[in-house]
Amino acid sequence: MTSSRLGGPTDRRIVRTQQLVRDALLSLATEKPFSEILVRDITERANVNRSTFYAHYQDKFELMDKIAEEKLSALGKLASPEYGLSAPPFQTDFETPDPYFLALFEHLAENETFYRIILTRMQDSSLSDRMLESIREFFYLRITSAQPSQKLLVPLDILLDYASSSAMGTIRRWFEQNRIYSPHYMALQLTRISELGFYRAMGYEAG
Amino acid sequence: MTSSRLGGPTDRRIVRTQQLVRDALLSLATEKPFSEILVRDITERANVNRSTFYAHYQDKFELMDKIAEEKLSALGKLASPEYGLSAPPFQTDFETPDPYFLALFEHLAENETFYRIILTRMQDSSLSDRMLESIREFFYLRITSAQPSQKLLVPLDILLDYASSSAMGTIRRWFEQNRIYSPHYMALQLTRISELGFYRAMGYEAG
DNA sequence: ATGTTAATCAACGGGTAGTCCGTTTCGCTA
DNA sequence: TAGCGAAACGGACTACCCGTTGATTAACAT
Repeated sequence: MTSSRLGGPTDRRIVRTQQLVRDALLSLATEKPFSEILVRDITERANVNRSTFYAHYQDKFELMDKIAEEKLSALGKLASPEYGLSAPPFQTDFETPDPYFLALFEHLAENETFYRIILTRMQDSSLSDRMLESIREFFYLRITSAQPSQKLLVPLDILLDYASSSAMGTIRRWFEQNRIYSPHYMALQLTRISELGFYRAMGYEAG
Repeated sequence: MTSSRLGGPTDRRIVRTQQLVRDALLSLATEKPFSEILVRDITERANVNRSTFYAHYQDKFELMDKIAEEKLSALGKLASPEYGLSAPPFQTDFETPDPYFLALFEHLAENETFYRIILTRMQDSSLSDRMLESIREFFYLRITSAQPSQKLLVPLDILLDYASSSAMGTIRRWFEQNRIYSPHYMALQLTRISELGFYRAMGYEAG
């Protein structure tokens, strides 16, 4: 028996190797683009033999996938009903952020290293696509769980693409600019634009 | 003398080779991800010797860059003053698309092959980043050329990130879904969300 | 203590990227 | 149209990285 009943390996050598390799990849990915990282680099930094790496993972992509699972599943949980984030706030004081945006940015800040890597270091978009899909899924749940009387003024798919990609884009920039704004501030700004619309937010008065 | 005064090569062999190689890359890129395309593939499809390729381009990335220059420069010109696209429409009938959005989607439709490649086939994001930057630049010009009385209700950088990334995201999806909507329709929907804000567009009445 | 399994070490084949150079073909121009 | 120069060809070569294998050593679990 080399693994406990709940999935995780129990042999200390395995735990040690996987941890070393994971840390090595994250460490390297903060220094240079993911595409330039060689399996050789990973194993050298981890002080692990290259063939040992291949005994655990097919390639660096599978390794990154494994690392990502944990984080992205936590991200998906932000959309769960028990979080009570389903409805936007609509406070007229313009100082109360949408609770989902707030929870989202706080989660991102708490896992900055990981998200910075997948958003700014990986040219392969599969992981950021999963992140986008998770955010899109949240808005889908919010819309479909709203009162049926509410009528969409724009097709659902376009609305979801718009909401999820605007969030992703501002998030990516937020990391690229080294998070000069706090999670609360970012959530508030996204809330304001969502309430006002882009034109009004930029100062135009709608006719 | 191997090139005319205005940059373009004049020797028919050069013109022929570059055209063959460009066409081959675009053709291959519609069939499989850019990362899987080998220089060997390109030269074989172009019926050109591999060493000839290296006489013209450093690698497939430089070749793609050269192809992109022409298209992306046309995209950037949509933001030029002479287009008169600077102000959003604000028709209350909700049937008049923002002229920039309309010009944008029409340009994309006219160059579908190219944009489909850089948005859905290339994992390297450098070209889509340039596209994003071009759209972002337009909104920057629109905002800064507006009346100074107009006061931003959200920081400029966040506003620009929001506007440009929401446009990019919906565009990418538009291609992924094989353009089931017309350019005019897409432009109109983006205009509506920009006027109403995301919350109202999804049916909520702002408090 | 012992059997089992992981990790190590060294080496190999396969494939692609670039480069190089001698030869051939082609196009411009006089 | 003849000939010069540039471009394209063909083939080979190095370098690098990948993924795998087999024999050996070390560490773990019981």
